[in-house]
Amino acid sequence: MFTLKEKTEKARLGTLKTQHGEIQTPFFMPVGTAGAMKGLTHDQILDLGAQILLCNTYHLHLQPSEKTVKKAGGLHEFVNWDKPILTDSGGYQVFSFGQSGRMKIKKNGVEFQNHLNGDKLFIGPKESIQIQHDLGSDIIMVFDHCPPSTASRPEIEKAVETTLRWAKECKKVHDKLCKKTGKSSLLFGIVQGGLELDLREKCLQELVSIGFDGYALGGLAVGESETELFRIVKAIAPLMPEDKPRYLMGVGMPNQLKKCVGYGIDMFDCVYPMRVARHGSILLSDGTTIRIQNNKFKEAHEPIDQNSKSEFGRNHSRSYLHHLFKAKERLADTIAASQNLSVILEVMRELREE
RNA sequence: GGGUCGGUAGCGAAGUGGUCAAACGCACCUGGCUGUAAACCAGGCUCCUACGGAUUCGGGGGUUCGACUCCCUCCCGGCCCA
Repeated sequence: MFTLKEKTEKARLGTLKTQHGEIQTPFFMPVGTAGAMKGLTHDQILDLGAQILLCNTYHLHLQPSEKTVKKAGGLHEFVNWDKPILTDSGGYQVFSFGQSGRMKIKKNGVEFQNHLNGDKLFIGPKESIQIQHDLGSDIIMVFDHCPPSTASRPEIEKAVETTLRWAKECKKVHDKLCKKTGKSSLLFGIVQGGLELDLREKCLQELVSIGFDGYALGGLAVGESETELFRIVKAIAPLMPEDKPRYLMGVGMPNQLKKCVGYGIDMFDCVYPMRVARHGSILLSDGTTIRIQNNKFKEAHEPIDQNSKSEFGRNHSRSYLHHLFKAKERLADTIAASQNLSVILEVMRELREE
């Protein structure tokens, strides 16, 4: 359940109630695809101010499988995280696997060639929702068709059509499972429509008529320019139901978070800060980014980020982190991840305060 | 002293008459990553007046239209025999 506490012209402040507690909005979800944040412990994530973890249906289904997770007592129990968990449906994999032809879209779902051993794997709305229920997710995402930014209008029209058909199926299966288990996990619909505003609007309207606990903007940050991304969010976010959380999927970078909160978005997730951390790009609290492996940091003995909310960022020098990356020491990942996540979460905290 | 194998770009290591400025790996430099097939990927890495040119494969000489590749010689290293 979503409660709106305050809103300015566009930005909103609120709380989102889940089975595992409340979340202050707007917020950012660290991505722990397979049930773990790469390089950070749960405690470290919490210390930095994370309120919820995002996990992935496709990945957990493959490994270790929802069956195992269920036996463990559910995902929260399995990974030992008692805060809320949002599970992505596997719809994004339709996009990422589509880039290399490792998936085929069928009427009732998608046939993937899984990335672990190449076996065929079928996931559709029914399967995805079932898996997410088995995992015990607090916020369940519908299984959508996420096309690339390069898709033509007809392709996007088709993706919207598929997304809507599957959304209905997801809702049906979800309601049935909720009734059966007595659980009250939330189900979010996902708006597709590429860069076509009319398709976006239409998709949103249809989703609203089906009725979801929250609405997400999907199919963005998939290769289009930032200008286009902002254009869509700015136009569509205000049309999304005011009494339901609005989730911009896959975004983003500090400036994007700020801008999109201003457009009325409440929730975000993004692998970018964590991935680039592992690759040596360090986000700083002043909004800039440095490539710590660059030669110029070899003798940079000042702190990584003096104003960091991350202890690692404040207490370790750039030179040391440079060295850890060069020496391929795993501590490098932890320090970098902590620093980058702290920057993102601090941006969100400041936005809530404002 | 005799024999033998070898000396290739920062290092390791291919190439053994032309398609070689020279494979590949490492190191090094730079860039990219946005609901994670990503602790990954891409480009660069002799010099220059740079979509072209110059000089390279231990040194020198030779054979050849043409050599990193064949011959001679010198230098250096490994191993073996005295």
